[in-house]
Order: sequence, then C-alpha cells, then structure tokens
Amino acid sequence: MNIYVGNIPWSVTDDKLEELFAQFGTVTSAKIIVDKFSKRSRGFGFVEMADGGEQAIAELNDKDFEGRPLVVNESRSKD
DNA sequence: GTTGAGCGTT
Repeated sequence: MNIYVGNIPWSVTDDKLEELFAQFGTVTSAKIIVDKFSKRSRGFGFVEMADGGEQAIAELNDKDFEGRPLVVNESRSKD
C-alpha cells in the first residue's frame, strides 16, 4: 500500500517515518521527499506498507508528530 | 541556524 504523508516537520527523516509506521504494521519502504538541488526536506514523503497500512493511516492521520499534525493518506499513484 | 502547500528520485 502506497501512503502519502504530508505536513511533516523538518526534523523528521525517512527512518523516523519507518519507525512511526512500523508501530502499526509492516513498512516495506519509507521515504521523505527532499529537494534535489538543496537536499532539504520538502516536508512530505511516501510510505509503502505490506500490512497494517489502513490502521497506520487511521491512527497517524491528523495526529501530532514532532510538533506538527501529520497528514496521512493513500497515495495518488495508486493502481 | 531560513521555509510550509504539497503526491516522489528508483
């Protein structure tokens, strides 16, 4: 399951996302989208989960993380 | 030492 994560604080990295989503299911891949030129976090990312993705979205969406309410939703690049 | 709507680079 491809999951889109937005409103991510600058402090959060790929490993943070993986740990965060790993609490609710099996994380296949977790990645924060960073600017290709400045190498700085764009504040959003994608998480691929093999199981528990729906639960992770339900529990992590609009939930506070590192100081900001996360925006967790299913990725558009679906199907 | 900065910024904040938005769906990625393989």
